[in-house]
Amino acid sequence: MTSAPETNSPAPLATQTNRYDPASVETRWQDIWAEQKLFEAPTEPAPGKEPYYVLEMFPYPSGRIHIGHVRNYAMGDVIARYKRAKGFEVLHPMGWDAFGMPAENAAMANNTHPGTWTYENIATMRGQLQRMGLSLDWSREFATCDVDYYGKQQKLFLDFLAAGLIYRKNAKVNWDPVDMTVLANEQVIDGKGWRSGAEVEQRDLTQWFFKISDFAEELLDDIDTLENWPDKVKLMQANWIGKSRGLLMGFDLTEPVHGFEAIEIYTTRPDTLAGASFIALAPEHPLSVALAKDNTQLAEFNVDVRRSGTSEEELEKAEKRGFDTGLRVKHPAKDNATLPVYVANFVLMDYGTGAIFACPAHDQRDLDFARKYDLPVIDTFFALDNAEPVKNEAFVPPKTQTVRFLDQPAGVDVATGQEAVDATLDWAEKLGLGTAQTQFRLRDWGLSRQRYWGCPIPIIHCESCGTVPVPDADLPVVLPDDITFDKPGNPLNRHDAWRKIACPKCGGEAVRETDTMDTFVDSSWYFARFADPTVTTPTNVSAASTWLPVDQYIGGIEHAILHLLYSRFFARAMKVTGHLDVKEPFRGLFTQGMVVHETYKRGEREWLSPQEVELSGEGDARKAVLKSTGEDVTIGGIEKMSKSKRNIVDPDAIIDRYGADTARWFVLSDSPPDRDVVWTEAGVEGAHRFVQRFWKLILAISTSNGGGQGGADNDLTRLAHRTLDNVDRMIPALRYNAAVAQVYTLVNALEAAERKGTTSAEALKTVATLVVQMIAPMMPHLAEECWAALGEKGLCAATTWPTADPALLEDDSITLPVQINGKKRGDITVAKDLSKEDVEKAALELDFVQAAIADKPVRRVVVVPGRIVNVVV
RNA sequence: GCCCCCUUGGCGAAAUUGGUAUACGCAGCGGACUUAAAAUCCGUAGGUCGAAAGACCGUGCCGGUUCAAGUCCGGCAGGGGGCACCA
Repeated sequence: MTSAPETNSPAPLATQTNRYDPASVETRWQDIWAEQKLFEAPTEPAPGKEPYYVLEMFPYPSGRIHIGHVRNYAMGDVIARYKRAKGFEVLHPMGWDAFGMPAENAAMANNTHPGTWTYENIATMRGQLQRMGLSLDWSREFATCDVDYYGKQQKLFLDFLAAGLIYRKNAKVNWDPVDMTVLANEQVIDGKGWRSGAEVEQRDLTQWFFKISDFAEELLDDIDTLENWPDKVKLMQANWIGKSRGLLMGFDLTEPVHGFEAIEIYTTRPDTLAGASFIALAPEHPLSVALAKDNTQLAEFNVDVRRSGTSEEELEKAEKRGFDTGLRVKHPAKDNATLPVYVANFVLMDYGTGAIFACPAHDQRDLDFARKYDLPVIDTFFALDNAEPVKNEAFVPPKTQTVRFLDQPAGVDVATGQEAVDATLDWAEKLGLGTAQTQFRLRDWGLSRQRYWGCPIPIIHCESCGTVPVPDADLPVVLPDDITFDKPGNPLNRHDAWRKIACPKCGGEAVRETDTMDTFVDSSWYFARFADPTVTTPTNVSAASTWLPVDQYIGGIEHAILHLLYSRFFARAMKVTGHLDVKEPFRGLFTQGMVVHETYKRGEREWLSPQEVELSGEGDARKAVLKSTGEDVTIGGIEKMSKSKRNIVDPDAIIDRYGADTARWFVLSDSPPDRDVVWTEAGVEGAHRFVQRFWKLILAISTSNGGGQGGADNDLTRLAHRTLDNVDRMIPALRYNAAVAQVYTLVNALEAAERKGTTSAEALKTVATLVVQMIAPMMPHLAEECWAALGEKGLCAATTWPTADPALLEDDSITLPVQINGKKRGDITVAKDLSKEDVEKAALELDFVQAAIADKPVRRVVVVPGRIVNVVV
């Protein structure tokens, strides 16, 4: 993509040329909007004005804006401009999610400081966003790596800590011994660190955790209140929280060992208790650990299990492995029966109690294990007439069959599934076998990261006082600038001048916590800070309660779980600590699709950029050749734009060539906003053609001084108001592609009317003004220029949204389709308020209806007023 | 494995939520303008048959409900997404 501008002629003002020149027009209006501070919201809305908060997920300053950002921010901007025109006090801020690993990687690669790199990127990207003409309140801009922001975050940390919402515990982490750092699961590839390639170890580290699990029930229940969220996201959150009901029960050991008299297990399938054949413990289970102390083989087994990875693929392949402890427990419901106790690699310590009873007949994992270690498979308890003996596939009873619980007498048969579980839970409780318990899949959120470029955790470790919070007065704990990345690991660990500090409690020698916070923390409350980003406390509670919850939040589906769940948790935690008083941060959520592009390949490996390829043909006959040599090129899949596949389009180049409005119009047309949009050069050119065509039309209308040769045009005016009515409903529903189609139809009609010359200049101008207002949220610069050309006063961006005249929305007469036996055979035009009977009568008199009836009896005539007539013969 | 979503022309899609299927755009084709091309404009466009009028078929496939189904119900196929040794 070259970035040569289409024309070098200097800023011609509207009336001088037929050609619309975005390059000059767009910056001119941007300057005027900025001068008038049109998009800056007051701290609190003016009296009588309703607040409306539009927010797009803030970007990570990776270097340059990509086309996905353009789509995201264009969508938000349409809503912001529309709501402003509707009379709302709109808050539409922008900031930067600026901490994170890429800055450290860049620092290592380029021998620079992560901060320098980050702020340079921010400057570049701010400039790019400003070229788009977004109606953003730049006065509220901040980056999460600003001391002012993360210092406030440290205050939140301390208040959460004081409120018992943060605690410290040991946790298993992926440790890269070469880079001397912790890796996220996604950074471990085939058991090796993604950067260093070193074998990753499982290590125990003491880390800080948010007690998000305290809110599990609430976070789950309140999903129901999120009416303006996509069902898909709500479902994903619910599954992530993962509530299940089950039975907590003890299996008594035949002989006590290491102080254990029983093993407590958790099961969601108490109905399979009778099929229990062994007990399995997690390797980290306290009893496993205790036993391993005097059993080297078990100790080795435990270590070995820990070494194996936890990635999906590895788990898939991993064999079920176990270690027989030699211990036995009594079956609680069967006299004299005992079960062996194993330590098994497939049992997780952090779900339930870290111990299970296994029922091989009805659980595939248990069955695999039982076959391997030759344990009994007891499959008689579903007592189904047609049940075949379990071989190598566990039998999971279908939903409708009845099952029997244990050896209880008749009368306790129940259906399987949740009903069976609930019934057997009751039964088990009555028998005193255990207690019903609710479990959540959701785990506490570990926030410690062993990295430099993040918000320092405001804690001091003192040998005599333990962990001591940094006193409020000493906040912020500022990241030191004089650091180096010449050695692996967190540079804070070797920065003694920063690290060593007197204990705030006893004054003795102490050290700072060198871990920083997960960057998800930064993005969990920024939306609240935007309400008043200069306040000296983390939030201005009053301003935040005015603006929050965010009325419309827009971002990628990839944040459907973590970011949104963490933010929901933070809102609650901030409420507990008095920093906010809403529970749900986002009233409306919209997840937009990606911008994707076809890929092209020469040979097996060489990706080609779209600019190097020439396309021809259609359907199966589509063909691509390399422009330079004419050789055939493989057309690959349509994929997310990525550097590696070279299918990237640079927004700057598009704006240089076509202007911001064209780019905005294109990403808003065609594809529904929640679906992926395929970027095509032809599509962009089409959008640009419309810009030029529209401008030409407005010029023609604005310069015509006629009025003599034409009259009012009722059809055109009616269409304009119908379109306005539709657009007015489509924009708030974010159905931009549908709104765009509406506008096209109206513009086509307006153009036809202008050419025909039978409509008065005044009528044309009135309709043109309406169209300009309708396109203004999407193409604000063009709208502004047209607004001026049409002689309208003030700024289009500051104008009130027009209202459709209800009288013009309906015609006096309507045309109804007429069906014979459900197939359309013609239509009929009748007065709007003609009675059902009269419509039926008129329809039956139609020639084609008569012909269809012939001599057959009319069995039924269905008349749906205003909709359809169906004659059944 | 469990949970969820999607499937409409050559392509992106629309269909007022059960009431005229394919609006609008892209690509195509025919034409006008031009020495020519680009740009622009006009026309055409689901499939089959037909000179035409028109007829029949048609929203992934099979079946059902209904006067009427892209839309609702049951089954199947294909594509996509989420979760996952969660007991």
